[in-house]
Amino acid sequence: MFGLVDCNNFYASCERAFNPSLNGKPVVVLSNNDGCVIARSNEAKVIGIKMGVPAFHIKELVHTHNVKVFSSNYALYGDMSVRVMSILTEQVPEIEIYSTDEAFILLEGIRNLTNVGTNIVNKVTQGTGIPVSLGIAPTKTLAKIANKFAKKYPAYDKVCIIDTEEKRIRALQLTEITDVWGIGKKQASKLGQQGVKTAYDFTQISGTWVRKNMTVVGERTWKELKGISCIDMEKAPPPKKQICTSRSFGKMIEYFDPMAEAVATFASACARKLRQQNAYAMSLMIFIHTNNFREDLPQYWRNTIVKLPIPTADTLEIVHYALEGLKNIFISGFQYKKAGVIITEITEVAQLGLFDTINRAKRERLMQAIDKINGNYACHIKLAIQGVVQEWRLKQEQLSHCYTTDINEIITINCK
DNA sequence: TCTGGGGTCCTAGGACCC
DNA sequence: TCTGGGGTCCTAGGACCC
Repeated sequence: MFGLVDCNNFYASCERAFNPSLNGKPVVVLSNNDGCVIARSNEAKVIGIKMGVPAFHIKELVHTHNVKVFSSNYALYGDMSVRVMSILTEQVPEIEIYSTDEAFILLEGIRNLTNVGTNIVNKVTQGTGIPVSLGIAPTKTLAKIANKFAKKYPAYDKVCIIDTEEKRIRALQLTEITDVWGIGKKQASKLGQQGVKTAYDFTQISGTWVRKNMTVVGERTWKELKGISCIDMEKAPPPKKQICTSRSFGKMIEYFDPMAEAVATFASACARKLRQQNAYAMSLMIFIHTNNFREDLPQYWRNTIVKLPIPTADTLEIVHYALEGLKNIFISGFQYKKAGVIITEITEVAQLGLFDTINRAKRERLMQAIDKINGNYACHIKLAIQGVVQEWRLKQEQLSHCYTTDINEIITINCK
């Protein structure tokens, strides 16, 4: 059996874990640049704040209901995620970390699934302060559905198990097709034309139709819903095939210098991510564009690919080539809103060059030292070109403390 | 005034090869 | 009048996920 552990309202719960005065109050977390809503506590859902709405649309709701609003604090959420996952790892023989706030677990040969499941859920909440729900079923797709039931209905007490045909069919009948893992907007509307409204309806249409109209991907979902497991556990996360760092700016950029700061910063972040998976970049893509929401302003979209002579994970080199690329596409006279760097070709082996002039052993030691000082999130050490003021930086007006990753921001307790 | 970011997988179609 | 067939590789774009 597969289990799916999902943290409830993860980002909002992280904010609460270190700030209990938020309990019982509506809490929302905003995307980068305080743009739109990406997490909501149950109280915030009840008063009608929808996922993904721009922050400025909910101003009134925030005011009338005294909603607590936070900028996203990825250092905090990332670290809390590590804590949740490490507790899970201790509990089960096999775990697949599916996203920051979700993990599949393997539950084989267990007699009392309810007890074991409840125990897992309680351990995580006790150890981290994050409430979680667990869905258990014979396939991953069904486990996802079971998890939704565990969340939605308090009677399940955080653990829902689909272990009989009756329960499977009942669950599918109560699940709208749009709520099925793997069925997005497009497929849902295609299925709607076939009269499919629920997950159960979907399992009743012919396999050949599904294969023909929804490719192997749709067919896999169709089988999984029927109880035939097609998606296995992935023990180790496969190495990334692409690494990307991009941001919208807090303030539009007009000139080359601040754009160079931003691109250097993104390239440097990519290099750090590369080294974390012991890989090397073979080529980079650099892109810049204006704000496409501003129809009143002239628009410009451009990207360029730079091939690297020798595969590298060296920040200095990657930044150098990223800036070369930027020079090729940057034109003044536009208000730029966003830029990014994508490592498009990644290799695990560094093929050295015959005419290489860089002392790579030395540079590797330098990178190791920088990574050690900076850790996973901080930027204590950076290149001068990344800038000091960084006026293009994210807007983060409601940022909470990095309670778990910054010694200056740990929680303090007054004992009077 | 203000609309996120980082990924994966699959398919179709073109280029190219013998 | 007559104009092959089979294969691989790459890329762009679509769809999906959290």
